[in-house]
Amino acid sequence: MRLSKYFLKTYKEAPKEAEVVSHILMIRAGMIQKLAAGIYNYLPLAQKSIAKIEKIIREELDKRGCQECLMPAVQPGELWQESGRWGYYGPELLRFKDRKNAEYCLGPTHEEVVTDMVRRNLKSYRQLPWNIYQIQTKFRDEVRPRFGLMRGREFVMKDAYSFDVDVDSAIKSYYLMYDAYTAIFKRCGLKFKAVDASTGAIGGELSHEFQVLADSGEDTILSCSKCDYAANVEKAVSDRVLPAADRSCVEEMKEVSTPGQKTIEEISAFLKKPAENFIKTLIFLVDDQPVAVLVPGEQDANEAKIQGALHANSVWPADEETVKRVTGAEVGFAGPVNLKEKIKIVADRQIYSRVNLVCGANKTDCHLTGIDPERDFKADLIADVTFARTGEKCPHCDGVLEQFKGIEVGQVFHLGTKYSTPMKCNFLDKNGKESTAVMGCYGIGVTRTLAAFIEQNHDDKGIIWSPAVAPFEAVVIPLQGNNEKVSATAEKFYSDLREIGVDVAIDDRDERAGFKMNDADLIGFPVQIQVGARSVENGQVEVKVRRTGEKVLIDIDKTVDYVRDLLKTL
RNA sequence: CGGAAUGUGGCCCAGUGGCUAGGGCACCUGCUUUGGGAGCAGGGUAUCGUGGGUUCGAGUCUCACCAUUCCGACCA
Repeated sequence: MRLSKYFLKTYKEAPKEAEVVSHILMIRAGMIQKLAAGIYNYLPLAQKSIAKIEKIIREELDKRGCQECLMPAVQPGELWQESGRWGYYGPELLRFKDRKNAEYCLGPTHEEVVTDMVRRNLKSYRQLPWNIYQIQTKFRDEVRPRFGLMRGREFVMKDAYSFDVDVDSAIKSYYLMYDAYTAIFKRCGLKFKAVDASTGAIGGELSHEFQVLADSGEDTILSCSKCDYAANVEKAVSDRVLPAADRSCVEEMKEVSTPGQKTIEEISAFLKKPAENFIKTLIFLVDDQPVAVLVPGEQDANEAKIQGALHANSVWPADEETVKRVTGAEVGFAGPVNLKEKIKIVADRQIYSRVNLVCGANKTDCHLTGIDPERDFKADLIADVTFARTGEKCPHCDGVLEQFKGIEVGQVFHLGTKYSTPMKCNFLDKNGKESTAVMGCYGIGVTRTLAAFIEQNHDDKGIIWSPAVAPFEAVVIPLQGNNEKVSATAEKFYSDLREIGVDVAIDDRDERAGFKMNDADLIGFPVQIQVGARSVENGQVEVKVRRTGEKVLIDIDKTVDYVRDLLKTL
């Protein structure tokens, strides 16, 4: 490609709204332009990179027997009603009506559509397993789009769905995809970790996230210092030693007046007891039913674990009205004893290692002291519903947990029959009996992967692409455009390199040398062939490696071979 | 959804209630230049976010709305 005719404009300054480095550099390098909040034009330079990532994805998936299709972005609401998600997916699902007043949505994901598509074609166990995928634009009306392509509302996603005859076979499909993802991100040149994850709104039982390690990441990962255990902080468990409570001096339960003391901090200061002596009682709406969750005063409730422990679809903090209704008191005085309404109580197991605790009395301005969790109330469920913390012991070995920030670029889920049961995605098994398909679903944020790559590969001059995902593998830069020998040499490289299949650009713009070199570094061409008057006189040109900044003088007649071999090593 | 800030050529920013709204970058023309974002000369480019209000007069004060961004809450 000739840069003089390319749809490209670079900038010295980025708009002030751009905060993270991938966003700033993609705008400065002329890769993206914002059209609306969280919605971007992908300019030719970005689209070239996206196409390369997609090609890697297609190769690795096709190799493993996955089949590409393309489903509509506009989906009928009735499919979502059938799966049950129309009701609780929330405002992130962009809904609208057509001219006949029928309900539709823009697909944020395609479980409903693919399950419907498969059930129309699936008859016999002999047809399975199937793995269907597509690469397509998704829309999620995010509350707060930010960071450019990292959290857009419209984005490109590869989503795949597996259908198997039973759980064993589905787990095999799951790990096949896990391997595919590992291969894909490795080929893209990313430093990443596969971590245990919770399943969230997609639902299901077994899940891993593929996290690109970067300080700007929005996710927190805990991983073992010794073994390969790694998990999203929502999911991570630690091997906590839970000693039996010291019952040598058990107090009586007593009501104390605590006017206006609502938060653990306030009451802790007021009663002069550390936060560890408190039971934090939080009211959640779990599938719209109020549930009291008890955690140690110094820790936070983990909504993902609550969702898992109760096999729930949704977990939300309860609104003030609900809290007042079920506790009979102002917010801040909830406790497990004498709840006004009989609701389910979920207790974190750590509180059973403690006695003489303090909790709300379900009476405004009153708390109870001397609480013995075994004596004074009965929990409906005892579970791990808090967060594992840095420094705690790994659940698999004697290492300790360390914390990292990550960007989630992919996730794999084992779904079971969460969608196939309500949507009746059935087939006849080998005994002629009707059986339900066991599903998995697998996503890769393609545009986010691009942003994540830049987060991980840049310096103060610009982007540092690897050839595998670079818009162009190399650029030829005639340093003096008005020098005939220089431009003739540059043009020869340009055509010779294309001849042997190198994806190369030539910067034939009427610009000064410094301008072109700065642009080359900003855009991040992995290999830059600088053709200058001085070296050409000596029968040589300079070949620069973007990542190292290293420049080597090469004889003109050896340059094409040198570049071809060099690209293989980058 | 709560808190805060910002909206002035394509981008970054000036602009005291008062004349024809400025500068830098970018863009166009010409000359000169050409090894790390050149110089000179000339030129084009703004419903000052939108709508009301105050005023003899509003980019500037005021109200509402819209948009964007940040922090929080939330979220594959």
